[in-house]
Amino acid sequence: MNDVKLTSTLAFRLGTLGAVVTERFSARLTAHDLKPKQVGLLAVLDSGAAASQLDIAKLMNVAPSLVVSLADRLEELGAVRRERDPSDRRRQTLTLTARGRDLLSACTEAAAEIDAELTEGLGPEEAEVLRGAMRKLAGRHGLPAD
Amino acid sequence: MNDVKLTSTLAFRLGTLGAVVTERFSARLTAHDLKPKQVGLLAVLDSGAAASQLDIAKLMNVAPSLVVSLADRLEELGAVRRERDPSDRRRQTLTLTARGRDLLSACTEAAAEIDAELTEGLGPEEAEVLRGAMRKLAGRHGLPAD
DNA sequence: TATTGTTATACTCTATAACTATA
DNA sequence: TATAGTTATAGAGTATAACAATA
Repeated sequence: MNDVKLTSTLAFRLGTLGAVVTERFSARLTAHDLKPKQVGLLAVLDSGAAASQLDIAKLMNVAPSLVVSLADRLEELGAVRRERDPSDRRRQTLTLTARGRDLLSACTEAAAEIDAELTEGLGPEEAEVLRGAMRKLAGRHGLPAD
Repeated sequence: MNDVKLTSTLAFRLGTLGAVVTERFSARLTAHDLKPKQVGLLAVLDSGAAASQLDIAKLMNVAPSLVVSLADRLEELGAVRRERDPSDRRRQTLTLTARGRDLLSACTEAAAEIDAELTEGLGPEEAEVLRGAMRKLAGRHGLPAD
């Protein structure tokens, strides 16, 4: 017999808790007129890991057409600058503006506040092991590891 | 200065890893013609925590109209039985069938396989602490704790 | 009147495919 | 011809609002 419950698997808990956390993050972002994916794009630019829209799409695992609309919105907000690459005029290079860095910083703070809420009921060592394990899992599954 | 990176917050990692895991779970469910929310409903019924559609909607934090369509589909698959409550004929009572229990069991096994993939790179103690912490977090944020 | 479930409708997010411009 | 980006269109998923049946 299999008396393991679905709801006690790591997979179920990661999926459902991830949705709750994203919803909570999203609620805080409304103050800055931002959506999670837009903030994700800011973080990609900040990391310096990609600059052209196509590279960004690959890194974020989203369709290139989605990057267009994310970048449109971020440009409207003054958070990114879009420039044609002079050496290959098909490429659009996105760069963070000062405003973009400020926004990313505010969003990072919002995430840190959620972290505090999440780890409130955990012991300090337990929280530290959790953070370490999540970092490893991220790295092993194609997400930023630092 | 705030040199904490967004991508290293617990909130970001839970959100993104949760999406990856849900996607992976979803891919395995296609073999049974099921979607994650439908399986979630099976798990609710199995737990005995709710039976009427409205109670289920509240428990799952979804709109009552969504429960209608989830239940329609599960009924088509022969996974649940829908009966009017004789004592209050407005209520529809959902119960798991043997087929529903089999499906839930298969989906639980799929989740357990994902768990194995996830914890592969972790030490046994580390994995155990991770499981314990996730259980606590689930319990504190309105998700099943057992 | 209030409540349960249902149906009709609309909204959000995202992908696919067709298109433009550069190479 | 192939590639980067864009636009047009479509699909999945879910919510809101109007409605029907029952209390």
